Amino acid sequence: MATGLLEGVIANMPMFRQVARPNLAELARHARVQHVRRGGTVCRRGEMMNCFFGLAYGLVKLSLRADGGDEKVLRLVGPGETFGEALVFRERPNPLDAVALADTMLVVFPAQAVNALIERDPNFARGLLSSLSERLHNMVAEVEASTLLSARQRVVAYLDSLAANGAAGRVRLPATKTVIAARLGVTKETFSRLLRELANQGLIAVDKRDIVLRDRPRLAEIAHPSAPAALSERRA
Amino acid sequence: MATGLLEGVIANMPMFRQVARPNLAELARHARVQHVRRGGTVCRRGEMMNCFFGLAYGLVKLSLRADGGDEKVLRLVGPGETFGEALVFRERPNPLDAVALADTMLVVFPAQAVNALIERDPNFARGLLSSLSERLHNMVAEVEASTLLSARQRVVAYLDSLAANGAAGRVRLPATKTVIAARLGVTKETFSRLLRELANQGLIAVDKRDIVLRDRPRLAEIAHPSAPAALSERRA
DNA sequence: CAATCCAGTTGATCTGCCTCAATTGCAGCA
DNA sequence: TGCTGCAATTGAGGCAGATCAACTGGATTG
Repeated sequence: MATGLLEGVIANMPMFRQVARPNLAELARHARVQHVRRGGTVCRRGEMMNCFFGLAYGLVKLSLRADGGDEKVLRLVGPGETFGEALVFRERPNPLDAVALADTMLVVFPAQAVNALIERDPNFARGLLSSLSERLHNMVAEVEASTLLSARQRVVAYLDSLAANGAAGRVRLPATKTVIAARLGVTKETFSRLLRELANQGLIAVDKRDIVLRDRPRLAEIAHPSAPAALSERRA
Repeated sequence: MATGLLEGVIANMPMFRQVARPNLAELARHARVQHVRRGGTVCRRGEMMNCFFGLAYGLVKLSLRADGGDEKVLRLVGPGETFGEALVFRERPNPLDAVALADTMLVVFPAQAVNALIERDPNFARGLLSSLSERLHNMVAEVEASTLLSARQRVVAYLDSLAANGAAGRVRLPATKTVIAARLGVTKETFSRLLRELANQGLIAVDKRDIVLRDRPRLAEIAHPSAPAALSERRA
């Protein structure tokens, strides 16, 4: 029952939550599995794609590269997440590079099967719409961060967002500091200096990829300087 | 036949191209018209929305604002375009401000009607998916511009993109230079200086909001420095 | 037709972050 | 166990673009 296994993997991806089981089985029949080793390329900028991907396990880096060698990481895709949906609905070349940062198992959904399922199950269409909408929100947040926030604010906001997902104030960077720096739109040197500075101020403690957030309130104040803190002088 | 008029307006919006006429009529029955004067607010960041918008005529600025007063314009929405789709499919507060830069007529599509139509017409769902996908591509391009390109490259690429839409090398800025500067993620001072510099080099000619692109090839070379030009020295 | 306001320009200065360069530490491997 | 290579750190210096400030010109208004 190999098909049943694939169906289970697909059923666990949040974007397919609302899809009726028989339809999932049908989708699974048309889906392919693809394994990519650490360091391997999933797809390259400029290629025409007619499929999108779901991630069973592993880690994939989606990034843009400048000719100068500079790299901007847009997203790190983890298990259960999908990417490349937008390529199915626009006849445009893929705008980003996708590279596996760990041994990875992908599920490949061909455009044809996707379109057929849209025809049959409005909940699948809604799942896609929801997925794309979330992606769009994230990109808006990304633009906001990279144009309106300082490097320090981006670093702190990122650490905070990692903690929100996990337990209390203990986070682990999902990739090397060099990759995270590219994710945050700073050089690795600047990233290193900022982490050190935050550590010196007692706000965080860094041990390789593990970081303890020692003072969430003050960190939040750095990331979102909405109110000028509580205790600064108020008189003229 | 007021309903018929609204239906016609809707039918002219590209995202509804593939929708069957009876379904459009049904959608029109549930849509509202909203007029906003120049300077008026369509919606504010933080509000919960349960609708999206189409633009019959006018101009709407979608922007982010930093507490420091800084503003980043994400998009200028023109006639026939839609915005806010993503808010219908995610229960999240609206991330941006929308302000009319000219007297504007909007068509408001309530979430309920949208969801009903998705149920009935897969082509409508595809129209939405296509629209969101394009938006996502544009945002990727936006991130690329703001993180990987210099201010000069962004300005030139923007002018070039305006020309692509219109005729030859004659473009008109769709808003004040201050707004365009915020669109490009630079201060108005820097924008002014860059335009002057390009003009001094004979690459463009500026007359208020009208700009003539005098040397498209060299401008393209500035925007996309893929090859280091043709004539630079090649010997060591 | 002054008064006001806002868009735009221009100059002088400042600075956050990048660039370049050198060094350390650790992991994989012969 | 030493070699090789990549991740990370740290220092010194430079620059693109922001900031601050002053001024111009056109449009609106009482």
